[in-house]
Amino acid sequence: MAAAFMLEIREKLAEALRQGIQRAKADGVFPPDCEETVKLETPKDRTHGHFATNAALVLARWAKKPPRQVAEMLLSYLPEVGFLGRTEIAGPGFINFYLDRSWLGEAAAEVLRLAEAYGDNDLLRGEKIQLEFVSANPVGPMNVVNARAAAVGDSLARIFKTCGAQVEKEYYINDYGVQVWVLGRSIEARYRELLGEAVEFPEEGYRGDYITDLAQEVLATYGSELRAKPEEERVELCKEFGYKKILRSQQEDLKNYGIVYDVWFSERSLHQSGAVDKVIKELEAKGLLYEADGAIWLKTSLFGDDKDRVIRTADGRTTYFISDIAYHLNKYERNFTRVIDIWGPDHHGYIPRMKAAMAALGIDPARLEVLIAQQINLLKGGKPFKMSKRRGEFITMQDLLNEVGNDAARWYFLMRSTDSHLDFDLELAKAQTSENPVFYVQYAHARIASLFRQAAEAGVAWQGWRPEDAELWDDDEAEILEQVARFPELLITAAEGCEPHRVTGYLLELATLFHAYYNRKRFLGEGPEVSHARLSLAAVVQRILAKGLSLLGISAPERM
RNA sequence: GCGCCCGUAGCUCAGCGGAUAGAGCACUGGCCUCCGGAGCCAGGUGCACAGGUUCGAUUCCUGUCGGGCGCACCA
Repeated sequence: MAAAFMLEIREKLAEALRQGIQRAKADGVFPPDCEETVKLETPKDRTHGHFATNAALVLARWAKKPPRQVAEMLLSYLPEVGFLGRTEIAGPGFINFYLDRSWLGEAAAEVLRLAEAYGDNDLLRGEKIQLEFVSANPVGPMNVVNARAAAVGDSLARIFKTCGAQVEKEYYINDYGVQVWVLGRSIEARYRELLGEAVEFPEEGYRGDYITDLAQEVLATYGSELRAKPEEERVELCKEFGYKKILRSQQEDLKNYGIVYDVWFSERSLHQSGAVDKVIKELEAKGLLYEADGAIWLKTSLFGDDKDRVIRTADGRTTYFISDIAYHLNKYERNFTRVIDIWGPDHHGYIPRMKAAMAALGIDPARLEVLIAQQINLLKGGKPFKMSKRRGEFITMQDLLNEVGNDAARWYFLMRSTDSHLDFDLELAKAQTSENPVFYVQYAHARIASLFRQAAEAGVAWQGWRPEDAELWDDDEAEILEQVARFPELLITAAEGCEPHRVTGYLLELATLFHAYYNRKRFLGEGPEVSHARLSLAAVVQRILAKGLSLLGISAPERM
């Protein structure tokens, strides 16, 4: 695994800093017991160096001297570090470190050598992470929040993998319980309507047109003879037929969206395998169950939940909650080192309950990580896009994807932090102009591809990296390379915080830098050497754009 | 009432305890004999309020106010 060049330098510098402090301590500059956290960071502002440390600020109180004076002393104890050029003391006492020019060529060469592997790292090496997301009930079309969760889950999986983790994406199929039963009843009612009966539609039933479509299919498949069977049997058949059909359509939609799951896990299988009974017995044995009002309750309130929760209803049905407990227990039995669930906003109140259940089973609740994919406001041209109030009709995931396309949808879902509400403007997402960030970034990639086509036609074909390319670079190139070299660190930050939106923000910045550069410097017409040097830079940027976009599940087009 | 999320520029949002708080959109004015103008450049008296921790707080803690969501023997 290639550790990124910039990260290596950073590590060496951090080590030098530690050594410097140790030496200073040995000389009595700082008392031996001082243990402040010294940070080495990448400044936001490039005029603050390639790296900066707050060491002098932190150590000032121990040395009982002004920070800037401490900084000077610290510098005198600092060992030499490769690629490091000048240092400066700035602001209240920051020490800024600047790399000498030779780092540019090294950094560019590394990107071109590693290509798609650039940025890969070992942060999560050895981790086996399960990501469960979307898991929509198979009772109707998926919605826009499902689409958001899908984008986030898929992108996180990609980011985790690039950080060395083993990742499994899983979809939990709620093919058991009341919801699918209601689906069966709804279809059954429509079925009888189709046969000309005056039917009283179930009050809690699903009223979308797709139910009638499914009833049509039931009629076409099983004919009117089904009417003669007992009601229970009819509902059962409609349920099985309906949920399977809907599940298949959900699977198809997700596949078209580019989301590929490793595991489709059936809730029903937990009942069939006895896993649910087993966990009930386990909780019983721990004395955490009791009966009240005819139902069986789990004492989740002992573990931080507001109140106890029912796991078996008075009429003898097990609840979704107990299935979910068995499901999560199963996850931990599969030896994942981390289990991450992405839930919709309507489930956020469910977190304490689930964590309490984990604690009840002796599993550290901190090991259950839950991300909330927050709700979405659909807009059109800046105005609220009202979903149809007509019964059962709403904007589905597929409607949205048909409208704006996969790339734009993913970008918009990933450009904000997952747990913040999102305004999604359908018109803006579709716009093929610079107002639309996803096109702006993709355009940067396509523009570079176009440059190489132009260069080939002009007979100045790029021949891959040449060390002498860097000699023709100045600060314009350096600025871009600084952004490029920050990429590996960015991926680590994104992975640590489960924050794909950092990648979108980064790509937007990189694309902006490149477009500005493109306007300032000409790639062709200033001689073959200059062309080659600038094309090398373009190639570097293109690799990063492609890699970044791939981590978001967005295409990097050669032409647009 | 309890719990979770959120109050940052006109709007939508970034911002890992640090140095002059950023981006996109919108608005105004420039830039095409030129590699894709699907672009670039210039223009900004903004961290809800009050305490606390810290050398340093938009960031962490507490409280107040304001907004969203959730609190089923549904999932």
